[in-house]
Amino acid sequence: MQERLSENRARILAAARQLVAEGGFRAASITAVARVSGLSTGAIYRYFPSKSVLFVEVLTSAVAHECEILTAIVDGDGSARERLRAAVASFARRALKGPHLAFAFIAEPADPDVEAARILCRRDFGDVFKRVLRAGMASGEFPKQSVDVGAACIVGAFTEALVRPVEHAGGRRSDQALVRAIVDFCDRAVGGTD
Amino acid sequence: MQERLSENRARILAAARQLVAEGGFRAASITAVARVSGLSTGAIYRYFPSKSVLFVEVLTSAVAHECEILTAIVDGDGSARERLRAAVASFARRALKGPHLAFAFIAEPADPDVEAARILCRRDFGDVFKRVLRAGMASGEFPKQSVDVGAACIVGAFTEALVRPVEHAGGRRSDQALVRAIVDFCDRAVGGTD
DNA sequence: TAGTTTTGTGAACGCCGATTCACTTTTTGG
DNA sequence: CCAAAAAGTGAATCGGCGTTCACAAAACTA
Repeated sequence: MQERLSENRARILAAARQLVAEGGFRAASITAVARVSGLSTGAIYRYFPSKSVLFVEVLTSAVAHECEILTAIVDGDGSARERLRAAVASFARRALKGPHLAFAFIAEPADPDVEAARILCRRDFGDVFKRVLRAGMASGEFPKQSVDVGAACIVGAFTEALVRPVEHAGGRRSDQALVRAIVDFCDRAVGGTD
Repeated sequence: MQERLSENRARILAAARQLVAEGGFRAASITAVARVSGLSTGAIYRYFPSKSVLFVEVLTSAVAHECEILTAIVDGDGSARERLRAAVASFARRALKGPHLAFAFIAEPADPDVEAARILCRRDFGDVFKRVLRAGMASGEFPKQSVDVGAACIVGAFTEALVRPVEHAGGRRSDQALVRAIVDFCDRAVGGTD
């Protein structure tokens, strides 16, 4: 059945995503993917020619999904400042649900093929934020600034701020307060005024 | 000769640091360290009981050095805002000289022992920035804000902004302009006023 | 239903890198 | 100058992991 095949393919991708989310790329061996997906190692290779290809797809599909969400916010209504705040808040909230995943996708080094794919993904993330920055500068809401550096700094700022709490699992402040603080930081950083 | 021994030990540490700086932890195998340091693999184990221990020392000593430099700036003279700008600029300039090193030390995942050491190192970095933030808030230069999140965001912002240019080696803007843009971003982010 | 093709299995293979160890070279102490 | 100890060597070992393959089960086709 065709249905069974595409279901298996999806199951493999889901297993790989889950493993990355739980323990980063290091924890995502083919053996582990096989175990979690309920297939044998050999079967994985019926669906993906190599580990690299599998994880490039895991990465790009997840990032594409996030980018769609961000794009909808950034291209929506409201002032540039409001849209930026909403985009950062949305990303941060989603990242908090799967922190390792977000980190792995944004920063964790992997084999060169995955690395190459991530460069493209990062650029995509950056482009979304660059768009709001340009809009805000055009409308006079934001002062003149480097959009390249600004976008990179925004991504870096909330990545780091989100990763930190993961590492010392104890003493977690409320997620809501954390998101709020990050949004405020980014908001001030771009120099927004009403 | 005692001198020879400590010289060898230093040579091993230097070789390991150099390899991480050039290609991240992935490129720093014991074999490579042996080759660069001019010793045999076996000799490495006369000085360090395991690879983990070696790289924990590489990490902590380098970070301690950076922290000393930052601390000197942060505890120096001038307004909180000036000190923050100087600290960020100094860190960014130094990181640009060995971008892989900075990235590896701040973000690159490694084995659990190194990972544990890095958590401590990050906290040290954060503490330095927290100190300026508190000073600025106390003097009224900075508005009320979360120092934990602020410090993390600052570290994250310039890390990401510095890492990005490494990845697409072509089209590098001038380092000076990059440092300037990052400093301005962080400056606005903490809401500094004269 | 018999034959063929597709899908699934998991043990085996090959590679790579950390660690060890039998051995050689150098240093130390008398 | 000569044991004994320390330092250094690098090939062999060992474990883990990606990948392959000979074979089994299942699904189509006529």
